[in-house]
Amino acid sequence: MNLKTLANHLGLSQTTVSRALNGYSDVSLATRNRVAEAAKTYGYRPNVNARRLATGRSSVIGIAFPTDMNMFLDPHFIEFLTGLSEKASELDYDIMISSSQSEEVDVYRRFAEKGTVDLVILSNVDLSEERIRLLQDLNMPFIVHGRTATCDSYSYIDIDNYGVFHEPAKMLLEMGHDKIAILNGHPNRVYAIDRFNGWQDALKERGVTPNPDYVRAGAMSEENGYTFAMEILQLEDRPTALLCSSVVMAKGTYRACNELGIKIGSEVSIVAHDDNVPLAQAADMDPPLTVTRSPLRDAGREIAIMAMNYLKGTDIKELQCLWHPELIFRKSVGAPPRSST
Amino acid sequence: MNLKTLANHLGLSQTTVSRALNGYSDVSLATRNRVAEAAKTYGYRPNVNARRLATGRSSVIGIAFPTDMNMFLDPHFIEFLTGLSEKASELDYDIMISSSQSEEVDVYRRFAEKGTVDLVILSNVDLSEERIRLLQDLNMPFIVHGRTATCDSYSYIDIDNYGVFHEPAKMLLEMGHDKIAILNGHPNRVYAIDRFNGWQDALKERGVTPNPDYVRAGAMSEENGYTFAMEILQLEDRPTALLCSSVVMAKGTYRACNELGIKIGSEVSIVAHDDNVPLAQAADMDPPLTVTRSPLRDAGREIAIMAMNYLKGTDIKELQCLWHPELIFRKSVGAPPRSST
DNA sequence: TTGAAAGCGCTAACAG
DNA sequence: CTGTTAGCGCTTTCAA
Repeated sequence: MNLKTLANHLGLSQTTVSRALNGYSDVSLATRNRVAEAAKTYGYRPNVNARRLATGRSSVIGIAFPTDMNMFLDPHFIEFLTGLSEKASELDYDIMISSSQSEEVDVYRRFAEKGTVDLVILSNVDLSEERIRLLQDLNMPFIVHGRTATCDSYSYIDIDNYGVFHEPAKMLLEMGHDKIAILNGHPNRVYAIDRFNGWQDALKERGVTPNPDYVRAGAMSEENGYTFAMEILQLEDRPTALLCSSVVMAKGTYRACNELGIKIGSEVSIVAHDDNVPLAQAADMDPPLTVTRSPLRDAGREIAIMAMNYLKGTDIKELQCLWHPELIFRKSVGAPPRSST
Repeated sequence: MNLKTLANHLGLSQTTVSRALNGYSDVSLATRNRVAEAAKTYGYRPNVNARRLATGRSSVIGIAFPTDMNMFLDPHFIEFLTGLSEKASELDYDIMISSSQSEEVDVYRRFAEKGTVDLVILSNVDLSEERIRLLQDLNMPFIVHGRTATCDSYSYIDIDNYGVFHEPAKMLLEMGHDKIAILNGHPNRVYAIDRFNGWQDALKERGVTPNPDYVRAGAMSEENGYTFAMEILQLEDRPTALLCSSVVMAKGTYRACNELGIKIGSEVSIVAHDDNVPLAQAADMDPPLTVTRSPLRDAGREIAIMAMNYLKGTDIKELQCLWHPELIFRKSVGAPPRSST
């Protein structure tokens, strides 16, 4: 069943039927209903490719599937992708993934040349602006998950990563902690740099000198959480509080604490950023983990909406979101142990 | 630059240029070369949507992105998807992912109705034939990663999962082990059932009665590997050998062994199936892990090729692959400890 | 070996 | 409010 035969059945022109179906205003309510009903009974589905050809739009969002070894296992990326994919379906957009064995920029170049996608999503931004510049040069619409220095010039969604470590650090300092360590994400990622600065500034604001021994960074895996915590908690002068970049990492630190017989919440306080990945539920941990919370899946969903608006012509300035995670206080945080004061 | 203007530049008809570019035989070598060169210098790219409309084919492969909580973190699925995506790019196919918050069958129904994909890939098959029947009813081409009882009727790629546990079990039995436990994958997945049968038969063939206490099944995570191993290795009558469904799981069993002070390779022998996921390298473990090996990424790549052939009209009977993993012997396996004979 | 012409199924000016 | 008329850019008979 195509437009033409549907129109014939109704005794209307293709145009009218098309407009009725696409919700244009200049169609009488009567015919609009008649058309809608007929479309349903005949099970009419517009041919996507014909529409794409006619409009020049594909309603497809592209995303590069990272081939970088460390990324593969990263539940955070998958969580984001899930939200994006869910919401995109609801909005009748499709998601196309692509990976190349070589450079990620090749993927964008291919997207642009082929013209199969209307817009691409950029994830995992680092300090280099290479991919962003390329997309701007190619004139390919894009939205960034994260930010770089030139974020004024494009649409993005990000969380206040500075605050992600600054807020809990401030809180811990006020509680009397002054030996605060951080287990950060990959050091060349912008979010990790922001978090580092948040931590550093919080200390400096209270006149505490940041201790470089208290800084670790790497992929946010359980394993790294464990390894980093084992190192840091066995330092001569061990910290009384730990800031983790993810709950997955925090699970590793819990394991380290248990192995070392260090009581969480009294002997050491732990705070993590919570992306709300399903298999790492902060509230179910023992003791329940204090977090700054901002679900990655929500970010994925939001970016799908932003993509739609971008393609509808909304101004870039209106498509720059900065979310502020909420601080959720739980039992993994307590006053610093006496011995350390 | 489109076909028309390119043809004008060359002083040829669109038809000839199109045929030259698509490698039809009835074009003189001279013009063929001339066209190829012009296309390159002008940077001509055929419009995908126009082609799709004209041919009725999209060259897009669809795959349902699992929303099931346990799947999210599963590095095995991602590894497979990576191979698929890589090879698809090379073959000039695109990969579309879709997820629904409700049922996975909805995704397939949407794919079929919309007509955006030529073929879908089915992963993680369980005993139910529901998805398969739906796709057959919808007349939507598909290839299965795995097999079900009715696998004669469709195209698939699978490994000999029966052998994955049967072979190493036989080997261990021949070495004198008779207390062999299995840490299996999710119990309703077909591959897990096949592996279970392989283990069971190997024992029975040697006159050993399978011990139900020696069977554990669940998601193939490090955590489960650890938990299951902790349980099984603290049994009154503990096994002398462990068969794991994945290297990720085996990492958990290694951790359990270390914690319990059990020497791997002498006090307990461990074998796992190796999908070759990047962050779980069996050869780098201590001691190096004995495995049955069959890279998931290769399966993904192969399925992309199969999809192409399917769409080119190759008969289903020619598109049924069964791979036999190789057994790689390493230090994690040794003779059973004396005390147990 | 090449070209003319007719679609593929939809959208969108433009008229009425 | 509805219809007429061109396309969108490619493939593919059919004729020459």
